[in-house]
Amino acid sequence: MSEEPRARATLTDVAKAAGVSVGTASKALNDRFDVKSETKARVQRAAADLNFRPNALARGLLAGRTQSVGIVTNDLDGRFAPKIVVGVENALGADQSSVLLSITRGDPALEAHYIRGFQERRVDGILIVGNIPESRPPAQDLHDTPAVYVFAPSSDPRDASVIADNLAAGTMATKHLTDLGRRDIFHLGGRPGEVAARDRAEGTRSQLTAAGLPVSPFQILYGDWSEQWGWDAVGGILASGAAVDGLVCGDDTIARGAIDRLLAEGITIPDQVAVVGFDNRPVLAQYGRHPITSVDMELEAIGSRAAQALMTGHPAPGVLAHPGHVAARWSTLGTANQR
Amino acid sequence: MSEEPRARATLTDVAKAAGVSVGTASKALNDRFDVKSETKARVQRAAADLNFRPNALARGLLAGRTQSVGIVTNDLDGRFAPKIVVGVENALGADQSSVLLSITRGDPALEAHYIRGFQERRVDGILIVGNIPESRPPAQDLHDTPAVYVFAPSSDPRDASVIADNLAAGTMATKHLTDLGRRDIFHLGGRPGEVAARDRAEGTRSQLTAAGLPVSPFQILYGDWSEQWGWDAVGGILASGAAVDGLVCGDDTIARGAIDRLLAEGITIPDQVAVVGFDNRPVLAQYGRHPITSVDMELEAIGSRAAQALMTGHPAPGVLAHPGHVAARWSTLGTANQR
DNA sequence: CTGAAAGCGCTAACAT
DNA sequence: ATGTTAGCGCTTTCAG
Repeated sequence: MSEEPRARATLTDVAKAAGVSVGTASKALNDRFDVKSETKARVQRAAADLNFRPNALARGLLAGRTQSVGIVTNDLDGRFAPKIVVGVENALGADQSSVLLSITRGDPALEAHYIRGFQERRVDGILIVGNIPESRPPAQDLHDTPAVYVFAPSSDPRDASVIADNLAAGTMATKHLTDLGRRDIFHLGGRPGEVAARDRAEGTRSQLTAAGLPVSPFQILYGDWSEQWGWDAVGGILASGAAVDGLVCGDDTIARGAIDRLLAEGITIPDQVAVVGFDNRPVLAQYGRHPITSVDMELEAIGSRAAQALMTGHPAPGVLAHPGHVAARWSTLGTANQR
Repeated sequence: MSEEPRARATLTDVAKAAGVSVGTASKALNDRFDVKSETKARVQRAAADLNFRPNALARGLLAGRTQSVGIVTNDLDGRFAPKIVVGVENALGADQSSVLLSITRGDPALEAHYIRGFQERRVDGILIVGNIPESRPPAQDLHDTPAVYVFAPSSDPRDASVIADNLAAGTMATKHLTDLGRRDIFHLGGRPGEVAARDRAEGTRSQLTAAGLPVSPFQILYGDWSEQWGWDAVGGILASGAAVDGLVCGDDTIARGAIDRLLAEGITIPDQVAVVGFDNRPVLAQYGRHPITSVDMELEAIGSRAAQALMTGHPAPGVLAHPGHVAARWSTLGTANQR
């Protein structure tokens, strides 16, 4: 019964329908004070009828800001990046900003390409999210676009980075065990080439020392991030006859392997040996048959803090390390199942 | 030695620097034929010197298209959505389009809010990504914006949806076992209230029938998506004394629990009992101590197909179900470890 | 081959 | 309280 409203309604259309000028329509829709409330209502009615959506391109062109940030990430199907993105989105939602997402698959040329694209779209800033906690060279072609590196810090200290504090995490995990009175603690670390593995192990070392416990090199072991390594390491420790009443495992997969082996050997958890993991992965730590006490690195919080730093427009140089918290469960407490 | 180039260079700046008009500069940078190659080079030089980035807002305002699509998702830290987003990104990258991402946490009001925001930003289309495979009511306020529902189909058949084909997946998983000569097959399903659990189970039932095997109700069991259920179900089957040489488990967690129990009972895998899971989750199926044969739902492909459908501008109504494939591993083959 | 000018949709002066 | 106009940065006719 009406003309087909093919193209999107423009402010001019709304103004025409309401019988006012574009200027007045603009003020009415932006709820400015100098418009009679009656006309304001009339314009709003017309806008609703026409299903009007103000063109953010036109608005952004004029304003010089777009209320948007770009996220450049290596990879989204790892287990870190998605949570970081959620945190970013949370922090930005409060600011009515939206998120542009790109995935570089670790290709620096693709990264540069996406950064250029974001600059063309006039994002207000860029978050560069890594999927492993190793430091990385600064992004090319960033020029004066505000940027914050997340999870994988920039190797240039003048850049702003927000990362997980694996050293503090290692300390917390170990303190959880020493606070429970454990004294014969081993650390089953991940790959020794990776800084996360070394930092977590170093956290254990420093907390053992702080607790007045001796630390022998045989207590800090490295392997890889696998169940098999946790399984084998426990076998080795038991075979050696060494006393053990606590295990700090470099991540939840190692912890799972260690726990399965302990149980297979008839050892009771946590009475005889208490076990802590890292990463607090639901599938392993929370929903397995044997819930694992694990250090949650609070990746969402890391994302949020990075987004907040970016939104200032002038993120402070340097590295901000976020500590996380211990989610205590059966593998150290025997029953409780905290977040 | 030069003025500080505070604000971004504009095309006018470039034209000025190259000593041409904006019109000519525009043509030169867009590599149009009617520009002398010498001036073309001069303009490109100037653009590079000034670190010029064409303003996509201005361009989009003029063109009426923005080369961008919006993704509205419930949740990004589930295990499905991130892979779907990766697939979307892959398909779109080929088209120079970029992705706007939003997370609704399942709140319909927030969903409507984000959809409006995307419309204001003049996205070329919207993908509505669910985190569980249940159908959902159509999004509000979409009007004539092209949209495709992904993973969670729209309940309105006039909408376009791309989903995982759980029925086909159940059939494939079971066929993998019957092809290996297994005849006494049980299905350990997930929550009976969920369509994914029912479809996968129905796939098993239909393949058993197709293979000429009798199907008793006691072979199709439901529980929940947990290791504990897999563990308990195996215990029950063994206690019943029923013959069993194959298990189709509703997901990888159930399969993991089932495998752990079989091994704990001294049963050899796959010789005595072969086990298949679903979802092909790396942490369980690939990197556990006992690699699990699992149906990969190919979520990336689902995302890509949805993006491609969207890019036509007129996605075809109806539901497109994507079948996935079997990733065969130790739990059915004994040794091989395929993707 | 190059320049001038209109206009995409909107907001912010400035008039009235 | 409302209308008019300039202009954000770009592409695209249309002249020259």
